[in-house]
Amino acid sequence: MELTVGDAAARTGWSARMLRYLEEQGLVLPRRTRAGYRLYGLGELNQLRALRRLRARHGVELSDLAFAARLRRDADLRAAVDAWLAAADDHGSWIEWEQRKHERLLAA
Amino acid sequence: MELTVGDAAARTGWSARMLRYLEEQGLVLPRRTRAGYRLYGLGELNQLRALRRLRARHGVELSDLAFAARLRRDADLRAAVDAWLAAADDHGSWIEWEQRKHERLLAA
DNA sequence: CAAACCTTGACAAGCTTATGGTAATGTTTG
DNA sequence: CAAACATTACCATAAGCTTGTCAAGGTTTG
Repeated sequence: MELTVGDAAARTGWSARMLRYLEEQGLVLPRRTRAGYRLYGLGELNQLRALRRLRARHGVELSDLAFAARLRRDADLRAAVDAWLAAADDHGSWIEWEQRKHERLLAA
Repeated sequence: MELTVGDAAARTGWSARMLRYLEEQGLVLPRRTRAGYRLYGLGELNQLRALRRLRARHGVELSDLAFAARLRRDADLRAAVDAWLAAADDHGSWIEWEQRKHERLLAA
């Protein structure tokens, strides 16, 4: 039950082109047959469907997810980012800023 | 010891334009004088300098940081992203993929 | 009051992301 | 073997991000 790129595309709502792109971005990595054909198993199919939901429901961009992945592997980076955010939290009250952002959106 | 936007820019290596942009993105939020002038204190100045280091040393984009901030506040989103990444980790061996990416870069 | 700041809002250039297409070529299968 | 797939490598485009600049107007201060 391993699908080739076209079939995997058909069953997940992505295009074959995008499946190749997602691999290039390191987000969904199918194994390959000896001849080089991509093979998508159950795990990958679920990843692909979940990815669409993430985008649709939470407005997460592919680059965002790629960055989150990077954060998870690179402890050094994670520490730096966390430190920055902690300092920012400490400081600015983005709560009211968020309020204003909301108002800006309503005005549009 | 609170600086107006031009001075803060001069001392942090950003342009005044970018300081306004960073505020718009919710990354560095100065307080305001009654007349609406931005005021940057020590905390903000440090944030600004740290932000430049993050970009220079780790190649972090502003949008990446904005997303990380979003992750930190929105527990729902964080759970969704974490779940996705965990499944992905479980699965694909991005280690060798990372290897290939590296090779691609060397070839350029 | 005039110079030198600041404000917001808009337009624009250059770069990146996300996506589609095409071409040349290799693989699988009826 | 021929049809229907797949591969990589490009080129193209639309949308978004980053940054600069300009205009019309408000504020501060010598």
